[in-house]
Amino acid sequence: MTNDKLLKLKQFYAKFKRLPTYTEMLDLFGFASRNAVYKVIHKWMEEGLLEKIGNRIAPTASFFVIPFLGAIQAGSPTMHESYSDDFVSLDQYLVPHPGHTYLLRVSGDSMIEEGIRPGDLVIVDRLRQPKQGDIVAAFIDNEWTLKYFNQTNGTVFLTAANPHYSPIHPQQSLTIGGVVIKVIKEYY
Amino acid sequence: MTNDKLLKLKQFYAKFKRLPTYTEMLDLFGFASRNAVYKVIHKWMEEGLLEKIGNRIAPTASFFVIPFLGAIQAGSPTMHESYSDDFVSLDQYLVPHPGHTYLLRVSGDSMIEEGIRPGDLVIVDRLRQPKQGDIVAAFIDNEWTLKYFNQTNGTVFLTAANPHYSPIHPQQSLTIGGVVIKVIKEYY
DNA sequence: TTGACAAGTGAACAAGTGTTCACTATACTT
DNA sequence: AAGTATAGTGAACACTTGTTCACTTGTCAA
Repeated sequence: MTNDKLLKLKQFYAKFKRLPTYTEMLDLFGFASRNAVYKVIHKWMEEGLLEKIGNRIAPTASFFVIPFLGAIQAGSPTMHESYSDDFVSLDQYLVPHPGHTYLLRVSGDSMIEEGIRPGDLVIVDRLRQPKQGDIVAAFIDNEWTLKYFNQTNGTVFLTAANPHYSPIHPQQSLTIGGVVIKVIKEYY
Repeated sequence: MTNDKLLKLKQFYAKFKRLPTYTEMLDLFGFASRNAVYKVIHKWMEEGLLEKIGNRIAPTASFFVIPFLGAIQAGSPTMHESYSDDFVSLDQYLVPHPGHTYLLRVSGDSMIEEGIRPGDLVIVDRLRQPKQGDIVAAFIDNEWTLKYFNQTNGTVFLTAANPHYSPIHPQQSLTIGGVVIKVIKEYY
């Protein structure tokens, strides 16, 4: 099965963080001739899973795509790989503005009422203009913290979801890193 | 500066999804001799950023370490420096077992006590063996739902975080799609 | 039974691989 | 001023790389 080989290729990449050489694929796929590998690879290149950059093979975005199961209602999730639109690249999905998006590990409990706990990972978009009610990353007291963005009568102030914290009215300058667009909670 | 070269190496990896060859690093680092590259690479291997698997160089876990904005506490937050390091692949970070991982959009409110709300995105690992207390994706009543996995005296049953739902003791067969390893909450 | 076709074999090729060696230039310590 | 690390050069090495070519299977329809 070809999908069998593709799965092994992905597993190899996950383990060694690179594509295997043709010789390594001999063992991986169970071939005896490197030319058999050549043909498989070039078939995948035609399918858009791999591409040639310079004279070297590189995985494309669709190589990293993972299946999106939300739509499936019946049957068990059989993992046969068909590359349809039901596959998502997390990089592309989660980062709308590459180069203007960054990660922040939540340290305080100021947003615990929003379900954002210490240890969670936050994706912040610098390009997004903060609007009333947005969660923003602000640099306060030499630390990055998450607050609600508020704007009344042209005055900007920040509030926490946790009521134990009082609103922050910036004295002179307010450094806002960006708007929180996604929160990633890790269970492992 | 050495960090300059390391940054370029990481940028190369982010772009091409592999480490460059020594010859490519000549241009990348501005060296004239491949031996200069050899020495830099082996210095990084001693520092634990790279490692040798077989007779090939591979990035280690610390190579992929995410530059969090939270790390820069002292000094003024020069945004430029902080996010210029942001070359992390979320695909790699979030998906430990490519080909055995999938996404699921949360529809019910059975896990709202855990902070998992309808509309959230869940990353499910099929390879992970469910343990007591894990959140699993289970196929119940022709639907995928999230429940806590419980195991007492060899008997498996599922519970919801929301106390309005009663525990589910499977009559005959229990289809578990996998263990929830990450939850993505979307604010935009 | 024949012919076509996809899939794999095995040998050969030039070019590129990581590594080693001996050597040079520069900066820094004492 | 002399000595010593540190960083880079450049040529050579054995081996591996991706690719090409001609050839051999097994499968299946007509």
